[in-house]
Amino acid sequence: MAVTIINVAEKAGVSPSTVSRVISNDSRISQKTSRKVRKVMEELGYHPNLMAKSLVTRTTHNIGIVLPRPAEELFQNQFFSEIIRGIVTKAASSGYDILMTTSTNEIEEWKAVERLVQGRNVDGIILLASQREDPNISFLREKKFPFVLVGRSEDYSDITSVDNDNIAAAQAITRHLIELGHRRIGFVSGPFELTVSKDRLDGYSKALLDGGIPFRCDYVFEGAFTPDSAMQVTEQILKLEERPTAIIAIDDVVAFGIIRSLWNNGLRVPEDCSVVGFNNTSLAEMCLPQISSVDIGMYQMGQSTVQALIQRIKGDGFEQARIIIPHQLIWRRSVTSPDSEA
Amino acid sequence: MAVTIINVAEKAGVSPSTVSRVISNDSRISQKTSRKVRKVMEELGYHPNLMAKSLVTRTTHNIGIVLPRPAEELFQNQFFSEIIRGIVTKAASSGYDILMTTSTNEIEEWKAVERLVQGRNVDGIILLASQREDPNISFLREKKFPFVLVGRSEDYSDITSVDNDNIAAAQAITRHLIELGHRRIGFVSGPFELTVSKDRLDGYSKALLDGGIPFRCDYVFEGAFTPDSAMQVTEQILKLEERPTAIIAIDDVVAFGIIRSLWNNGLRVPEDCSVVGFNNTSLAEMCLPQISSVDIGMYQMGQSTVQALIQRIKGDGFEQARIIIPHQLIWRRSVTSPDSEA
DNA sequence: ATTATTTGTGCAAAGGTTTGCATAGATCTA
DNA sequence: TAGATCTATGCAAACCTTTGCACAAATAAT
Repeated sequence: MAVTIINVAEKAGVSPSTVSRVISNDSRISQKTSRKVRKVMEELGYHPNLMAKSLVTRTTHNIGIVLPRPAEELFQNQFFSEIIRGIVTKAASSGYDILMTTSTNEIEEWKAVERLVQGRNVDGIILLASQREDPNISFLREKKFPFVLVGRSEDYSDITSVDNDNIAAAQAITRHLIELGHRRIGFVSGPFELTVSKDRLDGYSKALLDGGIPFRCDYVFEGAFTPDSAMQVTEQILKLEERPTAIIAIDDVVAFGIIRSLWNNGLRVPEDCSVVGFNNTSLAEMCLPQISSVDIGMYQMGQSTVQALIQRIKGDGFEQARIIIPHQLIWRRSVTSPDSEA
Repeated sequence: MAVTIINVAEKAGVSPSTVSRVISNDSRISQKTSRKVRKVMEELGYHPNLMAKSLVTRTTHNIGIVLPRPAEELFQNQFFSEIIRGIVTKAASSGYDILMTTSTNEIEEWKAVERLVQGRNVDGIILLASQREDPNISFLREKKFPFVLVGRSEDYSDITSVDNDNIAAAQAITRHLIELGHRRIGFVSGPFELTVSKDRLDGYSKALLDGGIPFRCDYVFEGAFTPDSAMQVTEQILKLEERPTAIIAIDDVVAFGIIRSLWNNGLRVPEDCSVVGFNNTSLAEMCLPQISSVDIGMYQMGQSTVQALIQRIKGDGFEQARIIIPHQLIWRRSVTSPDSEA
């Protein structure tokens, strides 16, 4: 059988409560007793039973995270890897573990969260981006259970969410292109219903406005997050009477598809058309030409998410509603000033 | 306060044990009682406290997984995403959650495992690939604690490990190239000390042997898993008097770097040199030309790992020592028969 | 020397389940 | 009809900690 706090107590000639207090560094325990108990703990190879501890303290030091079911876009682009890495690392250094689950059956998707919460298996929950209305949000909210949204922002001031500022990033990119002299700037979006599409499109049009450039509907395209889709869209772009001199893509993968298609049609990048991506994945660095992109700090998003969640859990009143991870523009070969205007 | 089994028992007019038995579908409970209790559970919104349950059953339905610290190669190539996706999905459908942690401080790397195990926080452990001698292995072994190795095979028959058959895959690739008519086949490896390098190199040389082609040391190169490294290596290859007509890369990323460098030097792929990668990442599909590669079934590796671990946990005696996930060769544009020989 | 304060420990309850054993009532056997 | 067998349920111990409260001993204050 496993060695318990009682075994330690007996061997050390003290009561279990004393041992418990030694473990938690209770200031009331004398140096002498503490040393004695610690020695016995060492000898016996004692390790506290976390379940028993959790049961009485009503605290698990676990953070729950439920993977959305299809989660296709989530898992590509290193998005997931990086964010999880940030989450796990920060959690570990803060004394928390990550409890990851997913739902087996579509209908009961939100049951997973309920089980974790009601089963008292986690102290808080991280909800990864999901496009649909998420029943988990209202559930957690009503339960007043600590949780943080990541990669998606909600407008409720009582909910903490962590996100990068897609609007500002797109705006900065567009502004820079304008400064380079571009006047005809295209935008290849992902599905319009996604917040990420909306926001980046938003920043794009804001920058146009600031730069005194009229927004042209025929310069905005909807596509999927695949090279194929991007190539199809590019074919459409090439049919335009006035071709853009620069294209902003929702994504590095899309940027990649655009570049490929431009090449296929005999256009050089960036000489004939500049292209910018998003997310700064390894693809952006490996592509030829290397793609200018935006590093949205995914690792840091993970870290900040955990930090914010722990604050919620501890309830020290410092809860921010909306945490924005700063982005960083990475300019590479795929962008230059427009030839035609030069 | 949360509603407990006792509240349910009282309201239903039965004892807590009966409620417990209803929950676990004990056959001895009568239909009538069962229905009555379930109704009350519903009304009260009862959810079992998993901690209390774990405490008494000594079982958590959690599977632990410790992320290696630096884990650079692990996190790229979608390797991690895919394998985790497989793990979490399979675990969830088998009634397990994944408890993920990492060590904060290098020295205490293995303490993380010890904590999970000794703290009775998990029923089993998955150890992800790590190159060094892992103290966790001997610890878990000695403790007779259920665990499974993934992405790395050990030669102990009492340890279950899940891996793809790198030897067979490399062998199959090489054989195919030989069948296409290639006689001068290069191999760009990762660091030689990694098992994955050794195994793939092994398969390569076996196939050469089978094909009656002498193994040439000057056709084997050591590099890192980056495009830059691959490009440097390629420069060396191009200095060879007799250039290979085909090159096998340890990795899609490396294959990508090789292709890039060949292009820079005015060589066409595959006409002047065929190139094959490994892992079948999205890069292989997106690269120009698309890279032939090996799908090593990472998602399935995750699934099989969990399955094997659960068998170990349940101890139903079906433990296999070594589980091999079948690979699949994906032939794409980057390979053709050698021009020079044709 | 007596009382008040501080310091260090122990007692026992609580946290929510599961489960071996006992038992009451129902059904069957002869 | 008495005993045997079965069925459905309850009792109480066990799982391992934490923690409020009480208390004894040591120290300080008067």
